[in-house]
Amino acid sequence: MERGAIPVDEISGGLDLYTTLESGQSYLWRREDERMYEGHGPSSWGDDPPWYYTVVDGDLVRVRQTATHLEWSGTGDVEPTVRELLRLDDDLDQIMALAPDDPMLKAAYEHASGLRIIDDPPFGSLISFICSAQMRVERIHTMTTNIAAAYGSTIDVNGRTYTGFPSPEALASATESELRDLGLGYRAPYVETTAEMVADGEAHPSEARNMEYEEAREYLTQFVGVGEKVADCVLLFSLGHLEAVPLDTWIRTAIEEHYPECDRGNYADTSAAIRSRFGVPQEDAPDGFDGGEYAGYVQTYVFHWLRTNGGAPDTAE
DNA sequence: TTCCAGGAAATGG
DNA sequence: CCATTTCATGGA
Repeated sequence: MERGAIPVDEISGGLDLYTTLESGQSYLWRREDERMYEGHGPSSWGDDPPWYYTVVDGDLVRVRQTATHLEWSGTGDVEPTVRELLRLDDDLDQIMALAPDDPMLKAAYEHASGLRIIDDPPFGSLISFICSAQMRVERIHTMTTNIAAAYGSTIDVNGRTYTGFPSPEALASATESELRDLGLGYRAPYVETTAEMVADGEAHPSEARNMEYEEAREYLTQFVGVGEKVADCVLLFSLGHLEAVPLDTWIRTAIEEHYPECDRGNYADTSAAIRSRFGVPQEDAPDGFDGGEYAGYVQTYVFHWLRTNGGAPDTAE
């Protein structure tokens, strides 16, 4: 098993691995102490933080964050994979410095410094967010864990067994009844049909990576159980479309309270308005930045701030 | 008990 | 085209 470490101070904008992996954007990583989403964060870890792992293309990828380093280990070409999955090349400070000057956005960013958008494998991300409909993040993680346990493939490394998210073919073998038994509820037939669509080669979410944003969102909605919101989540957290701003219940509340002028009555127009509101102002964009390009990053900080601190008094307002 | 959660599909106008 | 209803499920 390869291993190594990246100094956190060499990562532009820093890293908060715990928040990045336990803020409800990825459901494909697991914590080896099995205490994910139980609220046991870095403050209780001392000098022995838990490892997180995921399986990508049959290779094991493990990471954990100490006081000074991002430690990694696994099989295959691990370090480049870690850099891609955790988007370590995103310059968080530059992205947020270019975001609109807004007290809530500033508070949201400072509340979760080092939170990075994830770059998950497309199929697992697609199924995860189909499961996410009307579910709390803790339960979405339970659902994807159940799916992996029932249909995923395992690999053994150094005497330990690791379970990966199933391939489209493996998941397509599941029946609706079996998926309901995993706690998917009415999402079971959505997952069943979408897995079959991908397994049969009818379409694949990765096709949307290199499409223009609006076309990519439309492409993803052909999958059963995927509307505009779920499509935006997959685009943002898996396909590199950092301009996507998923409109969930939390963000809709924020729009209602802070940006009522962005509520245009329907998803597409409201999404475009808040994307423009959260994005880099066109006239201020230096080379490499293009308008709303990073609006999804701003959205992710706001989502996390509202979900974890929204009820508590804060310096923003 | 009632309400709610990173909504989507089916139905009705 | 837009508005309403239905769909599971566990936790607060």
